[in-house]
Amino acid sequence: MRTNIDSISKPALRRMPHYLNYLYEKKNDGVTHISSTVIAEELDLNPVKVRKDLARTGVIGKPKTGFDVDELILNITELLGYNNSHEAVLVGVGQLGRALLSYKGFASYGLNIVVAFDTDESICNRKINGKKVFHLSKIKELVSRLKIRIGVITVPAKNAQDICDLLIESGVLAIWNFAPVHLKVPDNILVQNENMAASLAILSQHLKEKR
Amino acid sequence: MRTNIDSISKPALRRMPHYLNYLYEKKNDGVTHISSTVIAEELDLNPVKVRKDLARTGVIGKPKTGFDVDELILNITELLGYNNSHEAVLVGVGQLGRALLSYKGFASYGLNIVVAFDTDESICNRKINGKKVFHLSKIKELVSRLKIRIGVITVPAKNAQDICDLLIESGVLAIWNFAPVHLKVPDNILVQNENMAASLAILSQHLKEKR
DNA sequence: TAGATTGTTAATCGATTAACAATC
DNA sequence: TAGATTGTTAATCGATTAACAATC
Repeated sequence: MRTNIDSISKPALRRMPHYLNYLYEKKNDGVTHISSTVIAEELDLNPVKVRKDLARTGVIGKPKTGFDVDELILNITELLGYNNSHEAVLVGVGQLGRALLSYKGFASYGLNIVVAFDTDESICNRKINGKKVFHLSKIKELVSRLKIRIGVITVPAKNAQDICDLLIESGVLAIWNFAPVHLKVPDNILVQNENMAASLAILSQHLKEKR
Repeated sequence: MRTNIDSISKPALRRMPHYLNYLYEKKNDGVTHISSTVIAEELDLNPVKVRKDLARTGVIGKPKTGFDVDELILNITELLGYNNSHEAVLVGVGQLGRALLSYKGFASYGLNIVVAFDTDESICNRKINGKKVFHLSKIKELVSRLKIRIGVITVPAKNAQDICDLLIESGVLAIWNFAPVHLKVPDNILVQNENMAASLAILSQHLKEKR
């Protein structure tokens, strides 16, 4: 693997979508230029942090003027890969799986779930939000033929590792995992855990500190 | 507010649910004692980190033996507040809102969404997973009467700040925000953002580094 | 010009990891 | 006992923030 010397830090990367949302809002209001100071204030961030993040997008700010909004939008969109859409498959068409399949918003994040899989025959061969649900037995064939690189796991915890293995075997390189289990994967595969329990832990802790 | 000198760190707190899942698995396999070394290995963590985290639960390990599984489960459950369930309201009964309302798993995380709100009359006064949907105009009355402290926001981005203000006005102390906007709140209110776009950014970056 | 704002270097902070003595 | 494992202190690391010169 390439060492990627100036790879962007994970926290910085996670902030990028926030900047993008904010910049779209501003653009909508007719704003053409904006300073890191203002962005920092409105998003509750440190201004130096914002400047360093924006530097990572390649946009150069002008003293007194700030940054060109359109340029920032363009470069962050590029940085986040929202242009070249990624196709993905989803496994596990339960409540959550259905919700994700139906969600229209992913398109603007460069994610396109093209097909889904489940073992429940009664769901198979139906369409949800225009996306066909196949029987799990078809997964290897379809994923490799369509050259899919992202797998979304929305199966129960106990099945998640098996599905994960299956996805990797089929050629998937990145996994978005909604099951509350730690998945074992080879070094070159990325697992991004969507961690509702962790979020709730923080909420709960906050309330505990209240009284 | 109390200064809370030995408040647990956020990263450590986020790891707790992972330990808990893992420990339940082990308990299920009949394991009664487990070492930090083994946990670390299986969850891809540093063993010292695990020991420090476990120390925070108050459980004392025994050299050569490790930690008592049941004791850990008990203390982490307590630490995460999974016992004393928190009641919550949800605002915005769209696809995502419905999925969250229908999800049975939150109960075991100590979260109990008791009612939902929407402005769409055609959804109001119906029930989803046994939870009644009320018109938004009822929110203040209900939240304060039921003494709800958590609000879940699943409305479109453009309405999120208004809903947030409304929730806080009604007495909510913590907000779980699924809308892709930065919410402005007073210091004493916690916002926990559930940040799908950020997760996707990391996935996308990984794939970009691939080729 | 004066002053706001940028971009960069240095200091700080918090979390992780390494080293190691204590203990069962 | 010997050796695995704990718990703690010290070193490292990465990210954030402070300080400040450069610039429009």
